[in-house]
Amino acid sequence: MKHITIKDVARKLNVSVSTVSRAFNDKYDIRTETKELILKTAEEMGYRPNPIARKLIQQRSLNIGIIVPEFVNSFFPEVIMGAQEILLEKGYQVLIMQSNESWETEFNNVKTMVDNMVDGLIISLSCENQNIENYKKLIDSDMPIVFFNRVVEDLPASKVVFDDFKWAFFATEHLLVQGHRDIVHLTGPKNLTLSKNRLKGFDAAHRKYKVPLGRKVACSFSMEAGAKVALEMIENKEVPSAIFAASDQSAIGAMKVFKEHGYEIPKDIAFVGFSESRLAEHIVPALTSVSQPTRDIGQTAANLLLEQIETKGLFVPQTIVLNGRLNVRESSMKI
Amino acid sequence: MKHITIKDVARKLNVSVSTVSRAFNDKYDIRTETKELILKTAEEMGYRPNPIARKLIQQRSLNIGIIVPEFVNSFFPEVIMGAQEILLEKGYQVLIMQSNESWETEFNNVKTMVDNMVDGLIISLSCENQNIENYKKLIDSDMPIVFFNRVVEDLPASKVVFDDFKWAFFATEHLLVQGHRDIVHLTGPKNLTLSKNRLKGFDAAHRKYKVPLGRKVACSFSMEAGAKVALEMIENKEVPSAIFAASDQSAIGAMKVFKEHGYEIPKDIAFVGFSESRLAEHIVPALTSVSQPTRDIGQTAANLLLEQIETKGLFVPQTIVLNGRLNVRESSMKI
DNA sequence: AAGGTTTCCGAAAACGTTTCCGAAACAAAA
DNA sequence: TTTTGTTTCGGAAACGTTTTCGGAAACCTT
Repeated sequence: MKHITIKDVARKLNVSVSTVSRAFNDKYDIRTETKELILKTAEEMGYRPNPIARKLIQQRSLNIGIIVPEFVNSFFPEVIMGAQEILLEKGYQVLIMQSNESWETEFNNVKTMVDNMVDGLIISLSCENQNIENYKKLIDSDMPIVFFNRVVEDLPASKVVFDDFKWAFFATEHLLVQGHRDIVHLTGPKNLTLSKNRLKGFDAAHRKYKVPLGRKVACSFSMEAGAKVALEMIENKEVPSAIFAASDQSAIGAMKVFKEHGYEIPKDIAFVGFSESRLAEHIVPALTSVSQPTRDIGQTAANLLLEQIETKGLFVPQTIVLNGRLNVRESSMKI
Repeated sequence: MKHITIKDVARKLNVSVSTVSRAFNDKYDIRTETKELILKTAEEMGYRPNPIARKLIQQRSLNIGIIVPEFVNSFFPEVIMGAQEILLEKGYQVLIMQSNESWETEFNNVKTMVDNMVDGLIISLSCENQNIENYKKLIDSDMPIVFFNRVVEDLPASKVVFDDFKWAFFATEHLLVQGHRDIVHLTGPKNLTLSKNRLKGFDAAHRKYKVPLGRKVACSFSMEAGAKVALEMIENKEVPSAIFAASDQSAIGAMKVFKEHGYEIPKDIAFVGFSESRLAEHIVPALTSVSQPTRDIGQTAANLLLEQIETKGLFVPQTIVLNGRLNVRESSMKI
């Protein structure tokens, strides 16, 4: 079965190709009757303009690409949905790719997107410091990009981020106020800015309350990592009075191990997570966590991108910092 | 900044456009030295073939589209990752879209994908009976498609599904064996085949054990729906001895309400869910659930699709049924 | 009736490739 | 030497659009 092209329509109606094109593009220089006639018979024939050809000549696609490092956790999907909401509204289609936390596939993803001539990109980096040269080139070549969540400072692009410092501060403060003086921080991947900021917030809270800085333990964003760290603590008999984890996943993994070893939460050890996962309010005890405005992140990223696309060129990158909330639950409540 | 085209490369080397093209396409009729020379200087100039133009002429893209109804739950993301694994391997890029459970956006997604000339589609339907005419047309026009998870019978395409009947049967049987005689089934959306099959399995187990068929309550795949149903049961004083839910979400939502009303699980009421969510093993009590081989689903779907693409035309649609597992946990344990 | 505008449309170039066809150039065979 | 074959390459058409340019017709204006 062959595709029906603009030529078929033109031939059928004995008009020129350009006239048909005009009908489909709302050009001013066409009589309304002929336009309607063309539209009608085109519809009947089942003709739809081929966007590939259109892209080739127009150099735009009405497609937006979103690249995320993973999406088995609900965080990124929720962000994507937020972005999609407003992009669909504006007539854009949203293409999603996931990099599996590998900067190499991330790079390939970007290539595919660019090759497909997306009009803009929304990206959350998988790792830092790997692709930034490529991104710099891309930005130089005027590709509209906005980064979110996982960003790197020295990239001249719009960013929408979360105030990790502030909320890590609040989360730690919450534990300090409850009387905890021996808090361990499970950090995130070292190379992520967001990890650094959460760590800084953790320290800052200690300083404010004139408490000696708490210990930090390296730990990635997974339950397994949290569990492993917890086990080590128990074996080394270095169990703190509270744990502030840089992610809900690691917090939950650790909680599980402590529970299995007979520790009572929050009596024996208190927990605070970060970046509210779906699990947080359903596990027992419910996990105190900092929740990020996922949907909002997606929406502002999308709006920023659209703005940039429309003003093309004369656009100065903005960084938008969004606010969160500390959901206090049982896992950190004083008894 | 303008794109570097094949012409630029050709001009620079004083060769023709076709020669450059040949160099990039491993054609036989080109001398190896010139080929290497071209490849080298093209690399230096930063030239990469424009896939849009290539698609236009070749009518293929090396892109595969995957469309899912949602991805805030881990199920679909995991399937996608399975598919992506094997597709990337074969040199395909994977474009993902999500329909938000709306058949209309699903339809638009399909259009976008087709317009972008994907070489094949992997789809999980959002609702049945809405788009099937469109899909029939698409299949007629030789677009390779494989459906998974949410499928509709009378579509002549490959499918990879889960044996919902069998595992609903086992899940119910598990409850019956534990002595429960008053089991309520929270069904999924009525129009989905998988809901129907799970319901049939539920009934079949009853019949095998010569127990009067249990009650069914309509309930969609969300925690809220489960909670609402649970509340009604409590208010109407129609609390059964066990609940078999068609999804973990509804099970968990219901569990929460029952716990809040002082019911002890599994003593007062037992629970079994379906389609193992990440929550299942982390809530308290841990939820017994049927787990699906998500990664495997994605992989077989991808393989089926590739096979279909390669054998083009002379391909007979297959339906592959995958196996699962019943993870028995506290929520359904006899005391 | 002449001139000037406006409205509508067709021809053709362009976007960046691939591919078909044929032509050099050269070697091998007669 | 001529013929045949092989290798390597260039020219040009094609993919399906959009867009520029120009021209014909129709409509006004004096």
